Amino acid sequence: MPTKKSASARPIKRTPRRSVLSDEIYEMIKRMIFDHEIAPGSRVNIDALAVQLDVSQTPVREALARLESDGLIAKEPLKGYKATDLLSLKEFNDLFQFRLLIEPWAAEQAAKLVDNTGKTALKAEMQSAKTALKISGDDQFQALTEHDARFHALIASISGNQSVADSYERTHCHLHLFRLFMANKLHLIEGESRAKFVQDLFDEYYQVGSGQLAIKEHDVIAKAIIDQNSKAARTAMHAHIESSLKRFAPAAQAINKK
Amino acid sequence: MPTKKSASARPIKRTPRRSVLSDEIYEMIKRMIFDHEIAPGSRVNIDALAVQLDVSQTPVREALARLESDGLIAKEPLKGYKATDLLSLKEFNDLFQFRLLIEPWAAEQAAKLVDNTGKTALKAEMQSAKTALKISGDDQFQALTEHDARFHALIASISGNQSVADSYERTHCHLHLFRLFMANKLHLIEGESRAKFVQDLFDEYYQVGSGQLAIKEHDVIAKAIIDQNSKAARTAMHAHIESSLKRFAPAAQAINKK
DNA sequence: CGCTAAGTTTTCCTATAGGATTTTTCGAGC
DNA sequence: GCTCGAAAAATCCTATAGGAAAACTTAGCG
Repeated sequence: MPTKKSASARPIKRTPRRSVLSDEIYEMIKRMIFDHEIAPGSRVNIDALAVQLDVSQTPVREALARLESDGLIAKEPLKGYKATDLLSLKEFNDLFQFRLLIEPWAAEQAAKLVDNTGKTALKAEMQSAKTALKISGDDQFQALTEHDARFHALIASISGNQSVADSYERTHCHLHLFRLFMANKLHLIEGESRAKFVQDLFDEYYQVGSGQLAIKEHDVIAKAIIDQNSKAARTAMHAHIESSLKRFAPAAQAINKK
Repeated sequence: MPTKKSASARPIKRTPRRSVLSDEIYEMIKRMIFDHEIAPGSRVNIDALAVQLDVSQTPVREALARLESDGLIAKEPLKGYKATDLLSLKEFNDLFQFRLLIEPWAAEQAAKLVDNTGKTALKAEMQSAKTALKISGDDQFQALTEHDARFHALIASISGNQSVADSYERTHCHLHLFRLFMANKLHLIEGESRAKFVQDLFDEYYQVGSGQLAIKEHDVIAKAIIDQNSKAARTAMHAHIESSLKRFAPAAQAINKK
């Protein structure tokens, strides 16, 4: 029988549940990692999390189990869960090397196999990127990051190879990049210098100021796929990933030397 | 109020728990999928599974959540879990194509980076393969399959790239192959013809009778890595995966046309 | 014969208690 | 003052029962 105490201690939110609760919790916790509400390396208390999210332990445990499979959280038996650390410079290099193995191939295949639906989707995605460039501030940060994630996932999907698409999805590389940026953002102290530093990193990565380099590279890839020029698509994707790694290197070094 | 029924229905085993229960349950359920105790496509009832394994629902739920991340089980919201179907011919081709993208590279890197520890491990693994060839019957089946899995994982690990090693591990390709063989085994009717058919498939794959082809290919790869001949390692791995796909094709077709 | 509606079953989620293990604290001895 | 060991506290892990919501089944009516 439920005690009065617990009922009153919990904020009475009781939402008209949209879908499966454990999935929502999974997304919520992922977002908390994303936003550094759960800091890299910090312990994750199941009880506290359950209370904070206003659910019982069961969905929290399920979510954590999945996040562990994703490599975003590590479980130490009988000690609890903890958020994984930020990727080290080596791990970032490994990750991008991995992407170099599969994404150029995926772009090539996409160019060979793309149909009208795929072409439409690609065009729409590039349109959303151009819209994102018009926004400013944190919203743009968010919008561009999400476009980036969708763009690469879309190409993996058009490639027609489910194994490739899945394995790309599971790298969570955009989550890692985002966490890195957020870390740089949060670990610096208040004031304008902080904001400026992050803005610089962000610009460095997306080159918003100097010609929207990343988006232009996306454009080249998208055009090659739409033209069904598979060789060009492969080359462009390869160049994009290498250029991408080079752009974010300063951010990775900044956090690694901390 | 607890019913007498559930208490008496459960065998009182209460083992002196070795490690974390949910991990054990995860492995157990994986094994049940492996062995077709949970047939491909069939529904998985959490309650029933908990009773059968003599644990409560909590660890079962965690295990299922992880298995879903692994792609071995699918969750249909508000309907329950079900084991995923066997891989179709296309999915197998996709999977092997994916392996072709990463494993030859991994072998090449392994040859470049291997140290004495790695060389020793490789030699030991090849020794275990030779031992396995001397066994006979179902045990050999088991032993060779496990050697195969360990061998490829070992090379991915020696490559030094964690992203690559992880993504290979998550393909669970040996589990898929094993399930395929088991399916062929179980879906045929009783008697000698069944056993013979499976044995043929098995021989076809590992070529035990005609010169242990798969193991010989492993040998070539292992030697190239130990010699630090990266080009040869890459080539040998590529050839091995293609040859592997070709060998198992009859089995995949047998089950797909069923 | 088709459609609506109530009842049944299934599944998800909650709540809480207690056993097991690790960490922390505190005191004794060197 | 420092190290080592035992008791205490915190935390994790497991067990179990039952309530709520959705899906499925079946029966009745048009």
